[in-house]
Amino acid sequence: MRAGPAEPDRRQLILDAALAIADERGLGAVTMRAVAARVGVTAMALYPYVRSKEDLLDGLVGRLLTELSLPDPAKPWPDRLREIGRSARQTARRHPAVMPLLFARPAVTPDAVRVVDAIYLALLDAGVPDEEVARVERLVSTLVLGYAISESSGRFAAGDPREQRALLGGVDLPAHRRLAAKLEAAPSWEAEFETALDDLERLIENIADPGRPGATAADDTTGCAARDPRG
Amino acid sequence: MRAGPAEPDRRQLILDAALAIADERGLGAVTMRAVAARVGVTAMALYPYVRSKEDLLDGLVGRLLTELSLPDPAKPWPDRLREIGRSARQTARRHPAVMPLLFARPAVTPDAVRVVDAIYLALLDAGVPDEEVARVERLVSTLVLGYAISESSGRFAAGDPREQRALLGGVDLPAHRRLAAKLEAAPSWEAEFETALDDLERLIENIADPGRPGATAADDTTGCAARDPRG
DNA sequence: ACCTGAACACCGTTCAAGT
DNA sequence: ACCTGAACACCGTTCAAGT
Repeated sequence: MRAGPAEPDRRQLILDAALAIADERGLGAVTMRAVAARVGVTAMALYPYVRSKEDLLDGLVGRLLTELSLPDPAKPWPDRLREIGRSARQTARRHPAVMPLLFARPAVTPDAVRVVDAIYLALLDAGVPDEEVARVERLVSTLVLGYAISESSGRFAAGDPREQRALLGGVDLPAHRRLAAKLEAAPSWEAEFETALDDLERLIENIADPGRPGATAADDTTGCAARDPRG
Repeated sequence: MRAGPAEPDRRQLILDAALAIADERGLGAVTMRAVAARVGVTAMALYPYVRSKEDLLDGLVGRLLTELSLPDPAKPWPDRLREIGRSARQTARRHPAVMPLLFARPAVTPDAVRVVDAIYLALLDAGVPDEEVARVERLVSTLVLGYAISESSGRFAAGDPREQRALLGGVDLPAHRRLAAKLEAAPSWEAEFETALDDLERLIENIADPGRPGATAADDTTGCAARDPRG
């Protein structure tokens, strides 16, 4: 429906090829010529189905979004949010090269708003006030996507210890020094992701039902806001 | 020190030029030839100072990280965290094209660990247990960076309303329907960022001092306990 | 010691031509 | 209606040659 005469399936076929190349050899290898070759055709034969390379990449983002499985709305809201989060993480692990693109384009395509709506629903059921739902959705999706992308594209990766020591020769890092022992342990990203989901859930409960453990500065009637260290 | 004979300043000069081009015309315009032209030299004259284009982009990331101003460690930890967050957001607004690169490379360069250490320090002062500091730092940096990048590279941007309606013709979006009125308002990203920092602060307090359900006003009459490390 | 110019193997995209 | 082949204006990078 997006473009192309005759078969609209042809676009999907092209996107399949592009995704496979991205998974196997990285985003840099996704070339009009390479995709075309994989489909068994010349580069220019793609253009009826794909307006430009940018459009091809947008299509790839769409593919990732449709891969995201949405939870049954009958389930409790915390389960639904966790399912969406886990699904995003798995998608990131399957397609680490493409995932970062999700972070750069407006989340306004049908495939994207479908996910946003599912999160809105969960937040409404959690009791988040109507006027806060949109911002909390941005908080949730930013954290979940950010975590999934960071993990799968290597931001969390530790440097080679030897190289690391050489690199940081003269730098003074008091907290690193103090935490040295703890920083050696290689964490389980899966467990850490689950813990982040726990934190997120608690945060949402707090927004839905404020005036509980630790209130915001905004509704802090005691007048001892955190930023004001009474002398 | 990284490379290049004679003057090491020459590398900085090259990175200045590259950053200026990225700011003015986007990352796609950052070309060895374009950077060289701006420096007043041929493309191949860059190679003694910049191992490859990848190295050039790494250098750009380094520039962004050194632009991040680190807070005075004597200040209260919530202030320090907020300052780092705001500084990251401002950097993102100055250099939206380069910012996404921060999310794709391991945070192990000297420029990066310098920031990580500042966050570690703040978290330690907040009372986060030693074995949790690293994961909470990943939580904080992911959310702050994710927010800054999402805002500045347009992920949060709303679609053109007319086009939007056409695009979403047949899709059923129950939550969007219910929230229609609230979703029209264009939010202030600055205010939303500050609110996210509030949420983050509360989350950290909760991690530092957990297991106190309904203990708000009960055993903490000042409401300030978690925020006051001297307590 | 530093820079240039030509060259190589690529890009995305246009356009006329084929069937 | 769909695809091809040649061509254009670019890329990053290598290498011999200049001064």
